Amino acid sequence: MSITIKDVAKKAGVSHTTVSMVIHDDKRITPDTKKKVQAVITELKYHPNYLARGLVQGKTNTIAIMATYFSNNFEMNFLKGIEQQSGESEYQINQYSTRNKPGVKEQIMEQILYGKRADAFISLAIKPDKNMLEEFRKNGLPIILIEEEMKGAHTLKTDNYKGGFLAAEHLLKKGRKKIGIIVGELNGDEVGTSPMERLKGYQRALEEFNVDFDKDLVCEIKDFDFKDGKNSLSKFLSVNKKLDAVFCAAGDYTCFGVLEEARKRGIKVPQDLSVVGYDGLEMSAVVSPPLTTIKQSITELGREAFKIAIDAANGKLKEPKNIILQPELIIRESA
Amino acid sequence: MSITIKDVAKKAGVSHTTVSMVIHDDKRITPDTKKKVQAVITELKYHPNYLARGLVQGKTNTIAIMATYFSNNFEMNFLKGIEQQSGESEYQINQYSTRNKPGVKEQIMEQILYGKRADAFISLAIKPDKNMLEEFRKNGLPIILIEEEMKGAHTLKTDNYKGGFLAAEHLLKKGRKKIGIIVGELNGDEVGTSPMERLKGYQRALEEFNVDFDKDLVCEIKDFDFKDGKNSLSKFLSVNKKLDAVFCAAGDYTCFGVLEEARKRGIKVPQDLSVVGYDGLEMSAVVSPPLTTIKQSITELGREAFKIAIDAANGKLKEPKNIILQPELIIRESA
DNA sequence: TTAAAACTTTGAACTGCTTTCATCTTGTTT
DNA sequence: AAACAAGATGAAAGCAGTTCAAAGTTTTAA
Repeated sequence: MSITIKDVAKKAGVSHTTVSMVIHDDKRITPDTKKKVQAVITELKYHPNYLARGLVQGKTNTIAIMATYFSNNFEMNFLKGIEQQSGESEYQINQYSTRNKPGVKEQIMEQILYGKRADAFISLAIKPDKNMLEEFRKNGLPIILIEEEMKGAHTLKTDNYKGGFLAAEHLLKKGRKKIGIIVGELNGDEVGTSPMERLKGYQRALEEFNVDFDKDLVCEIKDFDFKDGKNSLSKFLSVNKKLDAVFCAAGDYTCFGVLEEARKRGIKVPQDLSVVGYDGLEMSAVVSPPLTTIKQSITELGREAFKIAIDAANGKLKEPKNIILQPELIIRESA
Repeated sequence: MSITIKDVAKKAGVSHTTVSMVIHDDKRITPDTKKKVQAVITELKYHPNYLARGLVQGKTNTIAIMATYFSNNFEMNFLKGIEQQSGESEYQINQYSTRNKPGVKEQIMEQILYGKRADAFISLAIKPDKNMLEEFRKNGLPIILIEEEMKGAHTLKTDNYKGGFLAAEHLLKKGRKKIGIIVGELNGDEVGTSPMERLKGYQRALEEFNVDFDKDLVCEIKDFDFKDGKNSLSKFLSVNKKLDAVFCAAGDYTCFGVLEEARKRGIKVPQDLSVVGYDGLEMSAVVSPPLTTIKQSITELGREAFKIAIDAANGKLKEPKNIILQPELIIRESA
C-alpha cells in the first residue's frame, strides 16, 4: 500500500540497495545518483518504515519514560524539558504510567527490556527493583533514574538537602523559630528520598541556629494537592499556637493551600506567618502574596535527562553519570 | 542476543509457528502443547519483539497524539484521560509537540503517516491541513480531532456554545448586565473555534435577556495565564466603570488572575463583581472565593478519544464519529 | 483393515529495510 | 590495447515475527 524503498528504486532506475545507501549518505554513491534518488524520494514522499529499520538495526530510536502519572506538575515540567530537547532529535518518546498499581512497574520494565521497545529507559521518581536493574545492565539497555539513586544507573537529581537547608535558613535568618515543615511521605527512615533529604536539610539549618527540632512541626502528606496544604496548616495550629513560619517542602501547589487557609483564618502572611514553598512554579510569582520559594528547574532536569539518554543509547557513556542540579532560593514577599 | 521465538521453539521442542500460535491463543493448539510452550515462555521470559510483529502485521500498536505543548492544563488533563483509558490496553502512546514552530505540524504528520508510526492519530486542538487529512484518509490512518471540526475526521469536542450560554445566563439571571467576557484569540471571524463559540453562546444569552452587546466588554487574550486575567480586568475597568460581572471564558487559570486583580483593587467578589470561570479545575473549588465555573471534563474527553482511537485503529468505525460533550455550570460563591 | 475425515503441527513465504560480498563499470596506467 | 585499480551497483542473507498451504497424525466410519 504505502511507498517502500523498492518503489523509489524502481522509479529512480537503481537498486533498492542504492537507495538505502543514499539515505545513509554512503560515500560510495556518486553525487549524480544521489541527487537523482533524492529527487524521487521527495517526489514520492518516501519515509522509511521505522519498524523495518529498527528490526534490522536492533534499534528503536525510542526513549521510554516511566512515571507514576504524567498528569502532575512535576512530570509535566519534566516532560517540557524532554520536549524542548527532543525537538531536534530523531528520537521518539514513549510514555508508560504505572498509576501506582502493584505489578505494573515490573510489567512495563519487562516489556520494554525483553520486547526491545526502547534504546534507553528513564524512570521518573520511581525506584526499580535491584534485579531488574541488573537485567537492564546485562542486556545493555541504559537506564536513567530521576530523583532516585542506585548504583550502576545514571542518576539525575536536584539537591534536596540543599533546598531544605536554604529554605529553613532563610526563615531562621528572619528570626522565625517555630517552623512547620510539610513534606511528602517519608516511608519510615528510608534515606535518599527527596522528602527525607529536604527534611534533613531543614534539620541541619535548625542545628546551625541552635533551634531544637520539634517532631510536631513535621507534617507528612500524600496527595500533594491544595487540600493537603490547608489541612497541614490546620494541623500545625491545633498543636502549636506559636507557629510563626511554614516551609512547604511538598511543593508550591500544596503551598497555595497553606496561603488560602491562612487567609481564611485571618492570619497575615508574612507578618504573622512566613511561608516558603518548593518548586518555583510560574504561578507562585503571581499569587497573593508572591511566594518565596525554592526553585528547582525540573524542566532542565528533563533536558539533561534526554541528553544523557541519547548519549547512553549510542554507547557514548561508559561510566554511570551522576548529575545533581542545585536549587535556588527565590525571595519574594511571603517570607 | 535476546530471546526470540525460535529459542522458545527449540527449547519446547516444537516449531516456531506453534509458539506463535500459542501466543495468539489459536484454538488449533492442544492444551498439552500450549501448556508446555507457555512454561518455556515464562521460564525464558520471552517477550515478542514488537518491531518484528508490527512489521509483519502492518500494525504499530501505537496511538500518536499531537499537540502544541503538552505542558498546559488542557493537554495535561486530556492526557490524564488517555492514561486512565490506556492503562488496560496493549497500546502505547506517542506524543508529538509542534511547539508552534512553522512546518513542524506537517513534518510530524508526514512522518507518522508515511513512516507508519501509529495506528491512529489524535490531534489535540490543532487543525490539520485539508490535503493532509485527505492523505490520511487515503492511507486508512484514522484521525481524531479534538476541539476542532473537519469533514471526514472523527471529532470530539465540548459544547462551547452551550458553555458560553450557561455562564452568561447565570450572570444575567442574577441581574448583572455589564458582563465583561475574556476569550482566547478569535482570529477575525473564523467560525467553529472554541473562543468564538463561547462568545456566541454569551451573545445569545444577552439577546434572550434583551441586553445589548457591547464590543468594549470583549477582551481577547493570548497566553491564557494569570497575567492575562489581571490585565483584562484592568482593561475593562479603564473603559467601563459600571462593570458588574466578568465571564472568563479563557479558563479558570486566567480567571484566578481576575480574582487577584479584584482583590488588589478592593473590589468585593461577588458583591461588587460576579465572576464566572471556565474549565472546572480542581483548584477552582478552593480559591477565594470558590469559583463559579463551567465545568468541562477534559479528562473525559481524553478517555473518549482513546476509545475512539482504538476502535478506529481496529477498523470498527466506518462512519466518522462526532461526539460533543456537554459542559456543566458549577455554582459556587464567586457568582 | 483401510479410506476418509478431522485435527495438529510445520515449512515456506512474506513484511521493509540494512549490510556484506561479489560483480560490473569505469578510468587510469603501462 | 591490455591490465589493473577503484568506485558503483546489485544479489542475497538476515532481522523476528505472522500466516497460509501442505504435511503429518489421529480418529472415525465403512
